[in-house]
Amino acid sequence: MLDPKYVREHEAEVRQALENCRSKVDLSLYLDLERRRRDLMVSVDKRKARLNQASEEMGRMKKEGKDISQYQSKLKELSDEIKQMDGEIAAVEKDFRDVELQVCNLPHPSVPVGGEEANQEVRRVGEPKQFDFKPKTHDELGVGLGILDFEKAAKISGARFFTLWNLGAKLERALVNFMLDHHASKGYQELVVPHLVAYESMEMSGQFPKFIEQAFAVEKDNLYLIPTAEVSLANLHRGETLPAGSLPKKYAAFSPCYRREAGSYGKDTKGLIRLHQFNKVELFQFVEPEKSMEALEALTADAEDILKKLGLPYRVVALATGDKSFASTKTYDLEVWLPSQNTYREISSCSNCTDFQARRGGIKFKREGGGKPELVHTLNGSGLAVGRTWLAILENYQKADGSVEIPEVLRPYLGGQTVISRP
RNA sequence: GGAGAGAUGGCAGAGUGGUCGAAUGCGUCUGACUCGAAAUCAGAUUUACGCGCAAGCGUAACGGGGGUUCGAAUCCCUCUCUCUCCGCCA
Repeated sequence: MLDPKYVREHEAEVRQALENCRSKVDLSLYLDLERRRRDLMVSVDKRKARLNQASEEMGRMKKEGKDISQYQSKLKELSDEIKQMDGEIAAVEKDFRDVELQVCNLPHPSVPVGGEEANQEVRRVGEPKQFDFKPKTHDELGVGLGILDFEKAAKISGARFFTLWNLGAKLERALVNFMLDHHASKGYQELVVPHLVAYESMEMSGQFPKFIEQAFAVEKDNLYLIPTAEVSLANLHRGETLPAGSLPKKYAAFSPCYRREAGSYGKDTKGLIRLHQFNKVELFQFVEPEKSMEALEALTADAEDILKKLGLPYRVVALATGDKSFASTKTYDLEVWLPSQNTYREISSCSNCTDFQARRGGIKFKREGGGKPELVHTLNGSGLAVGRTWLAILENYQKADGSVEIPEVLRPYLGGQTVISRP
């Protein structure tokens, strides 16, 4: 959500920004509704002031034992008029909010303008390994090693689910522990958070109403499955004013993520790339506004550390205005090298959401020297998507015989195991 | 799932229809006293929105929503959450 006052006063700039973001929102409608809301408020407030004054007067008269019945019908009229106008305001406010919730965050000036094709590679780290054999895909490897099975999952749940077995399952668990331990060392507090959340939580983080079709819903209980732990972490301080000195707050949480992937039926049908349920370690920060851009660099670096330590080649991409996420002012994607696809694939997305989520959720903080509470800035990033890390390890560490070497940093988490091979 | 109790400002805690945005205490801030501090005294101390160049003014908010009334923190309905007891349960 944007500051309506800012939008009103910077119409041209906002219009351009929304166009750059491929937003279909009708800004004129937004401004018109905002104007009408204020006009109505001014006139109803005047009437309320009159009514309040009169009611006070009535109280005084009654105390003095005077008869007030003659005024009551007159005031009843005024009161009814106010009620009717309040109804109108509520209707306009609802319309305004419906539009307002469709407006994405404005992109930072440093964000390249354009669609996906305008995404900018910022840096590459690590050299893709040259194989002297044709590298297999991770599902060939995983299924071959007996540590990955989709057929069982299909029987249990349907398409886009998976099962991991033995060292495959242990590798997943090792990755989660390794990631969380690393982030703890960087000052993140570790949390376990709800996976089923209320509508308001999804709305606050920016998922709803725009992406409601992408969420699994437990309709009977009015709950939604989180598509990322970002949702729960973002809502941790909803409606709070954080005391001076409490920022930055850095949180890390492991959770499964549930996504309907509606409309992606043809895409990534094989393997672990695109699933209805996958595991992820999520990073989240609440920071002071002037520090959020710098925090985005730091948070991205924290996620990159995992890839570096695992020895996985990757690149960092600054997403263009039309490709960045809805709530974000700037997003870096981390893309890991996949030999079987001979390309880089997204494994993490790190965003600065500025005050966009904070405004929706009413999350403020106080500064040391006093002063009015201000909205915080929020950031989130995957650190990392565990399933995609799992598959990247299989592909990048595979050997000609179909076995997979275990990256050094993970061995302590796997009882010293150095390789996954056919039993 | 059943029975009951409760939700008020940063915290504690009054307030059951009429100058209540809300007593009092604590906390916090400012000033006085002091070499300084403590203690004491005086004052201040919510937020959002709107109008205004500004000083300021207006409106709203006592868990959320709705209702009764000229007027609601106070009465009625409803939802949510918290607590206690019973049942069930990993």
